[in-house]
Amino acid sequence: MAKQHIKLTDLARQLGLSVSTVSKALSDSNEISYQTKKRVLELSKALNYRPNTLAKNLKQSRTNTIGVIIPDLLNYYFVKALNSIQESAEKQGYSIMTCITNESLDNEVRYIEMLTNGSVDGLVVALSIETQKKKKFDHFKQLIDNEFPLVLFDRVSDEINCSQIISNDASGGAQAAHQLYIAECRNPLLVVVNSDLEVIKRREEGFTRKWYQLSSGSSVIRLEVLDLDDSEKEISDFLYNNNKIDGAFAVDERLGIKTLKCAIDIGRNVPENFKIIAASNGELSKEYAPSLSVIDLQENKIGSSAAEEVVRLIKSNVLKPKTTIIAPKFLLRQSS
Amino acid sequence: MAKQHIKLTDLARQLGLSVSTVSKALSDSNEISYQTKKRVLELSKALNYRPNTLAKNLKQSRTNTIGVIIPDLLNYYFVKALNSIQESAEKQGYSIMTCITNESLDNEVRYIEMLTNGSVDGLVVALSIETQKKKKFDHFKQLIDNEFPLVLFDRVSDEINCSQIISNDASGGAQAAHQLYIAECRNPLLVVVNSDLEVIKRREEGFTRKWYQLSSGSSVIRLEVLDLDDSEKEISDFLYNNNKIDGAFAVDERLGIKTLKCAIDIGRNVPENFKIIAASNGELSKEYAPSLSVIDLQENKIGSSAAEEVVRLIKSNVLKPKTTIIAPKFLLRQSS
DNA sequence: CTGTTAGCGCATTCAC
DNA sequence: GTGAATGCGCTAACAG
Repeated sequence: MAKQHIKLTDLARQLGLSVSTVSKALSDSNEISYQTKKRVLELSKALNYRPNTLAKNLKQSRTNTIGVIIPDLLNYYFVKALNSIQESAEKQGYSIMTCITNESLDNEVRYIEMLTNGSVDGLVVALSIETQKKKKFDHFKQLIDNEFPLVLFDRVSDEINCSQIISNDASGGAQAAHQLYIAECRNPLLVVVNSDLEVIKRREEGFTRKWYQLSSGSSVIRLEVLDLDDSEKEISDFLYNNNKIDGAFAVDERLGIKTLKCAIDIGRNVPENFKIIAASNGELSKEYAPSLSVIDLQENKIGSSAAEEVVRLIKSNVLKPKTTIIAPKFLLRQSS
Repeated sequence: MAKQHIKLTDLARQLGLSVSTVSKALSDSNEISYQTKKRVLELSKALNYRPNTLAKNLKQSRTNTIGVIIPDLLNYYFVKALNSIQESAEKQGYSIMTCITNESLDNEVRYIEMLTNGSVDGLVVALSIETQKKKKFDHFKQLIDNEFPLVLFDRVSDEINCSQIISNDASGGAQAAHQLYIAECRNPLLVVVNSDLEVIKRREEGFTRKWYQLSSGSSVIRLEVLDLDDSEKEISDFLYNNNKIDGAFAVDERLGIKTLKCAIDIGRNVPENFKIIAASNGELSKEYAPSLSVIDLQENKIGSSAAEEVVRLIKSNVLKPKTTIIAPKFLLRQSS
């Protein structure tokens, strides 16, 4: 149990001043004489006075805190985004309060209720898988009705009318197709996981469409994996049985690593006769040998844009939603 | 700018009751008749009343929030710990507020000031590198003087008299030595980075001491790397020039991966004639080919213990510090 | 330049 | 069973 803090009353009493004078002196108001300011400041330092944030926030009805709701902390993508949200928020004078939904809709609803009861000034959210699957967005619509500053990033939905930060996943897919093509891959495999997610759909679509263009109408072989952790046998078998496949685009980094590993396992030479590219850039693809070429989704930019946008909304009177699209960048490494 | 929320006054007015009656009804006080309780509950649901957390907290002088201060979000170790802190906190009815120091003492001081001004009921902290280097702990000592609930984990210090959660790093190092030895490694290399950190020192010491025992007095070759990102050439050269080295213990996961990569690069056969083990278990070591044997530090347990301990402190009147030691576990993979 | 007063939204003690 | 009054710690409008 924490001891009592020094409060304004204490300072006031000891100085023989009123609370409001002390308050003004501490906020360097020009109503107060230099002399008393000095006295107040000295005592407050001596006693290590620190204003109670709760009371201040209640009074000013703002918290200088941004709520961040993300689906999964063990996903490097979200961690990178969270990191830059926190960095950018801090630069703008805001703290963050983080909740993890573990991909559950119920948690998402609960956290949003919790955070929007005065705890935060605005919200940055990436939807859970369950939310995207079930398309239940009432908890967000209510926020919008209340004009609560809300920014979605990455896992977004058209049905929610708010500011959104997304990466141009279709372009990412297209870049992958292009890069495989110019590396002289001719029969690529599209490896997919979590196809419920909008981002995944867009990557697939971008890849498939671009490939169709490049290869004058030939379509793409597709392999969907249900359980990423348990996918290696499936991928190996598939590659083994489809000898003409000479490359792959994986819609997710870990899936890319799995595919790379499997290709090498069954004797393909990477990158000589098998090229591979994955979406999303993390430690794994960088450190792996051979290192994995990726579509870098620029999580840093996504995170900082989200934080900037939510602050913009907080500070503006009319919520004018704005969609920001971040261009992904191809990163050539050894696997392609 | 958010619209006004419904508050107790609004309910009271619409029901023709007093604020206090409504308040009591909502908290299901037995002073209130069933009838009015029912009326109050119905209207509050209809209007979607939700109590203002700030006001509630100010009144009750507690927040049900735990502050978490960690040095680096891009470090998988801390992310895993943070994840389980959040999980365990939630189970106990607490939210978390997260700040990242980026290994800077100044940030650490600043965040601690910020969070302890009424924003959180207790604090879970892992010290920054700079703090451990400079041994500046005044900001913590002050907390302790004020009897503020404080738990340190992983990056701790004896000089701070508070509850601590640490892993038995010496034992981790010793286990690594033991495992290398029984895998018939006889001339291991100890690869080190960030030797300023207490955890690293303890791992080193445990390894060296155990090896001395096992190998009847022969000592260990040590290589310290200054910049992890730029260490591959250094490690490769060293291994190349020291042909009798037939294994390695790396005090950090990424360093372990680098060492593994380098060993393979210069033609060692892993694990046939070169065994390698690293401290700390993450995605990298699991997915790498060959996968890397590690000392799993049980970040989950560390995180949940930290959260449980801080809640214990918050709820108890006398702060009786308690040190919890988590035993690391060796995880056999392909590299040893 | 300083002090008095009111109120942020809520919980709680004490009358009635 | 219900309500009036008080205060959590702070800021700000208004007096003086």
